[in-house]
Amino acid sequence: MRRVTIYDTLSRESRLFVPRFPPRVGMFVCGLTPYDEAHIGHARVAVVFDVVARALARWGYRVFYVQNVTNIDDKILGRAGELGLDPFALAARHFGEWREAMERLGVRSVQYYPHATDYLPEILEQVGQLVDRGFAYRTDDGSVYYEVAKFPGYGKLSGQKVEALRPGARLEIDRNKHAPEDFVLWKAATPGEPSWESPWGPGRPGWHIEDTAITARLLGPRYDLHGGGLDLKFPHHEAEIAQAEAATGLAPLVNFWMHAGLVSMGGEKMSKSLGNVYSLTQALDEFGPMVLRFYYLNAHYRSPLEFTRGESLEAAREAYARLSLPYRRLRSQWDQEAPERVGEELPEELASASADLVDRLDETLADDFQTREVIAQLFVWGHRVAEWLPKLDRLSSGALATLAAPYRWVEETLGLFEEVEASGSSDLAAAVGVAIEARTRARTRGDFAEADRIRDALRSARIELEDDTTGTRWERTASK
RNA sequence: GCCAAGGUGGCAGAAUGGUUAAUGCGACGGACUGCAGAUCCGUUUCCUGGGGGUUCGAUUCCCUCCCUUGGCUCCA
Repeated sequence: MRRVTIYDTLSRESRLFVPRFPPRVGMFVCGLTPYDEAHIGHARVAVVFDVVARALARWGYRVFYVQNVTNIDDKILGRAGELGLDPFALAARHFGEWREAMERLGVRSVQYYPHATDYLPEILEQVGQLVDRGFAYRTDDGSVYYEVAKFPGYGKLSGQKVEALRPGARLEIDRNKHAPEDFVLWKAATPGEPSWESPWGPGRPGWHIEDTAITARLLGPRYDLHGGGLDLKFPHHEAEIAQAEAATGLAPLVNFWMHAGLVSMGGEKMSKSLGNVYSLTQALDEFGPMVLRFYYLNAHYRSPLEFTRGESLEAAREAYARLSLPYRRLRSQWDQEAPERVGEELPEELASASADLVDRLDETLADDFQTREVIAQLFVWGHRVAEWLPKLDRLSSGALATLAAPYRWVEETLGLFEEVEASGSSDLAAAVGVAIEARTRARTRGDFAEADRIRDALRSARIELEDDTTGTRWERTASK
């Protein structure tokens, strides 16, 4: 297992990552509340932690990665009410869209998506523990609140002091609560809304409780890694610590807290309530999943990312196209050929440079997941590969593998290049080959009108031609 | 007001107590081309918010101020 350092938001320092029970790693990331379409801010978190999980797995850790789905809460109920839909059907629909988007983006490291409503027994058990241990109280209306004053560590994650919260603008005024900062664990049922039976009366879970009930069940009372968007740090993650540590008496709940930077648009956080959103589906349709993935990983995960319509993803598309080009060429070579191929070998120096680079990529990523730096190093490698591109067809399969090694590393670990497919020897390749020959003959006899007609026809079939000194190549245009 | 994260070239965005402060986008020039595009090569030596301090040396460490963003019980 590789030595990995991770910046922990609780201690505010980078620390050596040591799981409680190596090589196993328990990892939890706050998922979404599927009441509406996801936007590109949500997907950033998903991609970032997908890379974390992929990398840890690559380095020999056995990661159990869980991401919850809040399928019951105020927003879902509110939206379902507006639309006249069943709240669970609404949640299921948007979660289905999310899974589809994740599949397109190559986010496949999440092993389990627990739904809040499947964990009612665990939720009730934890609320009960908190009541029994004196950290929570029932109010007359049948709700149960967490009494923040009873938990001295409250505020340690976000640096907030409880007294400082009191003048806060949005503390809800509720006579039932002992103190304004107390938060709801179990919310008494409202007529006409879904509810579950409990020792305190019918109701539904509060916002924070599902996460700790789920992790207590799946990952144990203490676990290794908890991630989420920066906007969840307070109050949500603070509440998770208070709930779990008070319920079990064991601390710390989590060894490493990771928070991903937010995506902003027009200088403000992208958020549905502000209306400055760019939908995930739209981004995927317009630019393709790999461009979006590249866009996210081209920044450090903790940095804020300012999204500019008409610029950000266009720039990412250009950069990604250039980054992936040498790999596309390499792939087109070895898939057309038999597994082993005799040919020219690379200079010793280049072969060892390839191996060194792969080592360096691991090292770079293991230092708090510096994906941007990994990409920068791959761009530099691309310049070295470039001089070999015109003579790829003369290289041995071993030489090709050497040139491709850093790309394969990035493909496996960052999940880029997934759309890169070999041209292959399919019927399509044969048909395109015939067309290219016809065009070449037309060009040779100076019939450029005919040559351009063929090029345009192929283009409309999403086949792009490129002429260079060695002849004409073709590629399928990225599917949308 | 309190808490947190930031401020680096035209833009995006890294890194580091020490030779020319990555990389990419864009721009410009060149090669290649029937043309276009793509690609390749080169240039874009005058970019680290202001002011103090520590140091032989600060963009990096410390103090302070300014500004931006996020949070202050809906949020990824």
